Formats: sequence, structure tokens, C-alpha cells
Amino acid sequence: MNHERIERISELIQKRGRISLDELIERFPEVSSMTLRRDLLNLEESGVILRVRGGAISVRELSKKTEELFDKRHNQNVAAKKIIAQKAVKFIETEHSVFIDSGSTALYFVKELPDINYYVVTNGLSIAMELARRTMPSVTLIGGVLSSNNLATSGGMSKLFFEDINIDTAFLSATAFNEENGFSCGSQSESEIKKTVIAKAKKRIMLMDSSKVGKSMPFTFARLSDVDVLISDDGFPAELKAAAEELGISVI
Amino acid sequence: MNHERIERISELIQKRGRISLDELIERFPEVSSMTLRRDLLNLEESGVILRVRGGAISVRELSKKTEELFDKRHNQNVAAKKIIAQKAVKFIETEHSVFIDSGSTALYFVKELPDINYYVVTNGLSIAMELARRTMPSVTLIGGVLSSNNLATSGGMSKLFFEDINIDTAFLSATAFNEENGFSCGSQSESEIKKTVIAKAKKRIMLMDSSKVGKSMPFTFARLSDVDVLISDDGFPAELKAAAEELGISVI
DNA sequence: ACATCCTTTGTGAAAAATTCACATTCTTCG
DNA sequence: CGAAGAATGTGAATTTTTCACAAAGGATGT
Repeated sequence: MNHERIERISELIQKRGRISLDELIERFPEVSSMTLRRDLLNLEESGVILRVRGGAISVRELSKKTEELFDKRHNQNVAAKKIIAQKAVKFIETEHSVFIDSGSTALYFVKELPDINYYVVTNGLSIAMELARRTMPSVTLIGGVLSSNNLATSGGMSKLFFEDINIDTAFLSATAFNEENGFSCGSQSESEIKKTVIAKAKKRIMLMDSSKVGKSMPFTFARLSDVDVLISDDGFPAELKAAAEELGISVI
Repeated sequence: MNHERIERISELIQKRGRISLDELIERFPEVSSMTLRRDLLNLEESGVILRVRGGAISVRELSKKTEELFDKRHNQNVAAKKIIAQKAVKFIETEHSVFIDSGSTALYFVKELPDINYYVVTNGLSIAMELARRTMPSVTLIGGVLSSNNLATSGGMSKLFFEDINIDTAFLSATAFNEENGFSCGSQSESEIKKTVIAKAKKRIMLMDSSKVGKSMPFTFARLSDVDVLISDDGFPAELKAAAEELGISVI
């Protein structure tokens, strides 16, 4: 068995996610199709790939698929969130210290983040995990009690943390917004963190897809006037946009 | 398209992980094999399964495979770690406050943990994530700078955290141990946390598979005499066991 | 109720992919 | 060098999948 060829095939599949036998035959004209089949069988046995009709698929590719599936199930409005994320990335600058809130919109945001040098502070575990894969940004996690529904830390300890931290830009998210109650969320301790961040940050950017508008949650942590930039999607109500701009907020 | 049949097929595949077309034909004799094929095609398009020669495989099953693969690659000594984990679980008591170190042995440990009422403090993201799935234990995450190689927080902020925290039992892990340098690890800040924990905890339990013995890392955080219980696997050197027991440490 | 349209299902032939068994070539090692 | 064993090639046999079209079923509007 030619080990080098198998290795090359494996790499190819890892990189491309999926490959057809026909393409393998094209790329390795020096061996017969049967040999390539046997190579794939080999790789399948070692658990790296899965043979499917017509070729093979990388197991890693598959796990990515699972993630997407999971995403779709648990997150509404994926399209809107991705759009918001892309708009928000433009506000990232090198050498800046940024706070990133927990929440699923923020997760899409970090997925878009460039691999450049800045400092991230967050209370969201998923955010931290995602960023840990990168090389560049330094990530500081706010400590505290972990709430299992949103995988974010909060609580008295967390507030203590902020005393020594400076934040240039804060990317915040909210569970709900209406004109009467402003931006609100579902837990007291979470709202405390958000308040602290708002007080600390030089620039406050709110990421909120339009499905949150017109709703209300128990704990208000900010008014419209507390933010500097509001990023949303196409479904954002025009009258609210006007009202925000009246207050000097740029709505994107 | 019969939605109910497709649903039943999907469930079957989810439960069994994998199914052959022949078996489907047996289970659904009221429809033709072509229909079943079309059902599978459908499910594949919606991303739930993957069709392979002769049948189909659940995507979830595949991702489980990936995890195992990942485990094998990144963790040596899985068997030993599982054994250690099982032994360690016996030291958990309700209403206690326990610290769980970051590290892969600890991860196996939390997977074994019962779903009862106690308080967990940890600096390991994976640990926190795993526990967040459970209902019972309350999890407090130590804040600080996240190091991407072991997904643990550490640094000056972390130490501050411990001032208000009490720990009944600490489950610690080490990257290396030898008689000269004691228990050691690869980062200064990590060793600071471990030291703090050791100073705070009433009972100190070290989880260490035997492959770590006889090695040394740059930063020592504890001596043999600093721990109360040492949990390892069968490969643990008898003379070291004797030496530890001499010091009043119970070696399990 | 009936005709019409659309969707789902069934059928068997055609195509494609995969396996198999055996021949051949290439290595390696005594 | 020669024999044994591994790797590869070949073409036929087998299996699986696809395809195209027919039949059946169901909804809808007149």
C-alpha cells in the first residue's frame, strides 16, 4: 500500500470536504480506479472519511454540517443575524479593547471577525470558545456564575471584574426592545453586566435583529439614548430608525 | 409525499445511527423500495442524514464519530483517564463546594459526575460547557485571560476571584510530576491558580494518569505533601505509592 | 359528480458504482 | 537469484442507484 498517495488523498479530502472518485482518477492517473477505491476503503476504516456513492466525504466536513443543523434548530433569523454580523465587523479596529456580549447574534459576529490584533472581553462561553481557535485576539473571560440557558457568566463576581478593565467598544445584544422599556433581557444579573459595560465603554454598539423589536423582557438595562450605534436588518421599523437618528444614534 | 413515514424513518435512523435499505424495505413493506429511496433522498436534502451505499447514516452519528476521533488524537491514555474519573467521583458530596481544574482528565471526570446538588468552581471552559448541560450543579467560572491551548482562564484577575470563594474539595490535575520538582505545569499563571486553590481547599485531590510520572514542566505548583488524595491508574509506580502513603496521602 | 391538474407512488429497464476473483507486477529479504 | 507476500490492475459479476414513464391518489374548481 502506497502510504504517500493515501496521505495525499486524505489531505485532499480534508481540504475540500468531499471528493468524487472521478476526480481522484483524474488527479492520480498513474494508478487504477480500483487502487483509489482501496485507498478510500482504507481511509474509511481508519475513520477519517466516509465513503458515499461516487466518492468520499470528510468526517470533519460532516461535523460542520451537524453544527449548521444545530444552529438552524436553535436560532431563528440566521440570515438577519449574519447580515448584522457583517455590518458590525467594520467597527473593529486593531489594538482596541472590545467587549462582546453573549448571545447568538454575537456568535455570528465573532465568526466574521478578522484575525487581527485586538483585545476581547466577553462573558459568553461560546464566544470565547470560538475566538480561542484564532491566533490573534487575546480573550479575557468575565468570571461568575454560569447560566446554562445562554452559556454566559454573570453575578456579583462579574461586576467586580470590570473595575480594572477598560473598554473602547462594546458590542451588545438585547433579548427585547420596545419604546417604553428600552432594551431588556431576561435575567437580573445579566442586565447588571450589560449596565456596567455600558457605563465603561467609550462606544456602544447594539446588535439586534428586527424580530426583537416591539417585545419586552423583565429587566431593562439601557434606553435608546444609551447606545451610539444600532445595527439591525432590513425589517427594522422606519419610525424607530427615525426616532433613533433624532437622538444622534447612527442606525445601520 | 407521506410526511409521517418520512418522520418515522428519520427517527429510526436517529435512534440506530445507521440503517440499510434492505431493512427499511422490511420495516415498510407497504411501500416500494423506490419510495423509500426517495424518502432518504429527501432526508438527505434536509441535512439530517447522509446516504451511503446500501442505506443511510445519521449525521449525528457521524459527529459522534468525529468527537471520538478528536479525542483519540488529542488525548493519550483515554482508558486510564476514565478509570481515574470513576474513582474520583466517589469523593463528590452534596452541598459541597468543589473546584475542578482544567485539563482532559478533569473532563472525563465531569462526564462521570452525578446530577446532584453541589457547587462547582472551575477555570476550564470545557468543564463548564459540559456541566452547563446538567440541571443540578451550579457552576462558577473563574474569569481571566483565556489561553487557547488548554481552554482555561488564568492571570491576575483570576486570583482576585478566589478571595470570596470557599472550596471544600479541589480536584487538581498536573501536566507532570517527578520527585525533585513535584507537580508542575506549563504556564506561570496556571500554576498561580493551582497554588491559590491548594491554599484555599480543605481537601486536595490530585487526578493524574501514570504517563505524567517522571516528567517535569517549568512551573511547580505543589509538592507531594500538598495533596491529600492521589488518584491514578494501574501504571502508577509502586515505590512512589509507598512514598506518598508514608506522607499520609491515600493513593487510589 | 366529474374533469383536470398536481403530487405521490410503482415498475422495470438502463446506467452507474462497487465488489470480487484472479492475474500481474513490484518489493523485500533470505 | 528466487520465493513469498504485498500492492496493483483487469474485466466480469453483482449490487445499487437512477431514470423515465405509467399508474394511482387527492385536491380543486366548475
